Amino acid sequence: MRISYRDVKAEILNRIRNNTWPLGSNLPSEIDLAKEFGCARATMNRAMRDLVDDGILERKRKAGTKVKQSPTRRAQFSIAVVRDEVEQAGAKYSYSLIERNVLPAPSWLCERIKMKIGEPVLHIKCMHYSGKHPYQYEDRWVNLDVVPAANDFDFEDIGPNEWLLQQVPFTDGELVFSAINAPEDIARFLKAPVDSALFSIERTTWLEDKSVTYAQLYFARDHKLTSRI
Amino acid sequence: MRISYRDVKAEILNRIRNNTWPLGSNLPSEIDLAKEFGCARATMNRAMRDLVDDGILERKRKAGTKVKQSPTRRAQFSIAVVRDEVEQAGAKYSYSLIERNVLPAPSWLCERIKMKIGEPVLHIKCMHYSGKHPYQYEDRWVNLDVVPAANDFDFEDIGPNEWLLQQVPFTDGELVFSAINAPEDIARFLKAPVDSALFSIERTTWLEDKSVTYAQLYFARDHKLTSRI
DNA sequence: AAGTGGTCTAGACCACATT
DNA sequence: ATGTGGTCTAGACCACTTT
Repeated sequence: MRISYRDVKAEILNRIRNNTWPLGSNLPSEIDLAKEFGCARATMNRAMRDLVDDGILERKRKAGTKVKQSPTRRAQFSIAVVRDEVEQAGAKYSYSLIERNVLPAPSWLCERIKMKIGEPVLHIKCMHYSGKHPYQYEDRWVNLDVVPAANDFDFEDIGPNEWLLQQVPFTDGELVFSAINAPEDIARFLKAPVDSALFSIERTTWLEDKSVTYAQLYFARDHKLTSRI
Repeated sequence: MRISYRDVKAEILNRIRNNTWPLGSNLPSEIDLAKEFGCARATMNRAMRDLVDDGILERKRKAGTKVKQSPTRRAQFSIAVVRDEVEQAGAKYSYSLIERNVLPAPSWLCERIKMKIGEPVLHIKCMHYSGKHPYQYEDRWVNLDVVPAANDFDFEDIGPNEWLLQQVPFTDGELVFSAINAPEDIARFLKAPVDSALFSIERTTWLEDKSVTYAQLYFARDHKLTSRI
């Protein structure tokens, strides 16, 4: 049977485990290893590239391939649309707009997303529910210069998260996870005690070089985010 | 110039953006697209596989390739060794053991990691510092059946996290992020007010089918975890 | 049965980093 | 200058799914 890149990966991992190639050590070159394994160079290449992607190996031209000193599998999880998140858990999703305003961008916002002070932004506060239970409180700012259509949308029935996805299919972004003591107003909406610990995600999104939106998401008490690694 | 898989990716993303291929729609087959783009099938294949990995496309044999309904870039970040985390931030790392005990596995632990009630486990509590400041409180359980060498190691100078990495180079695992109100003892070590919101990670690790360790990590107040997406 | 993606091969040339 | 990885090509066969 022919050698698959999966077989190659498995064998490389074995050799790291049994200390044939200790942490930090150098591996033979692609070409040599391909010969040894009896596969094409492309197959060996794919296996090794995969392992770089998995956080196990490091490669540099000329310098060669080595086992990372601290192999770290990369955590991977997708931040889905809230609706999907709730529905995948088997619950009924519902949404409710709290507040919608257009106003000039405050200066603190301009430090976070690339836009000029005073330019019009849409500010939205809303709630997401899982069945009857509060699921997430969302506080979002949308750059009207980049997404002018948001000016004409009322967000009464559809959340900004879902709506934006239609307008701007995908984007680059940054996620920041943290914990925060529930402020009074958010606590009320999430039906949580004031000052209880809430899991929070800040999400900044841009398209090319333009900032699209900045959102602070506060999850209901005891929410957990799980990730295979 | 020859067409690179990067060029192909970029063009595919463009066509999704400008609605040539709306969310949920089907793309032409690899072979047809390769012809249109003037590249080899392998190049088109790599581009499309990459986009699957990026969370933009879905592929199924015979059924073909389609744009995902909710494209989600996968968040990726590596959970590093605490020492590296601190040192990369330019601070001096230090470690301090709080408590080290060997005891029979309590039943709640056996529900989380695969081991039998009463089998010996090592329980460690320790602190990680960034300069003078508390950085992380760690509460860890190690399966002595899988890592018997832990029995003979005192963990006075080296944290279990770093030590385990040497013993068990890499592992599969699960991460759970959450927020918690600081209990009294942990608050004391982290120099945070009791009940202040702490960012917490639970980490479960296994090797093949054997559970290696379960750790609860509590970060200092206002700690943030950042991730490109 | 047929269409689509999944993968392997053998060869080639290029790009980069070190010497 | 040289060695190593990065990538493209053209062709082949396989594997899965749907018809």
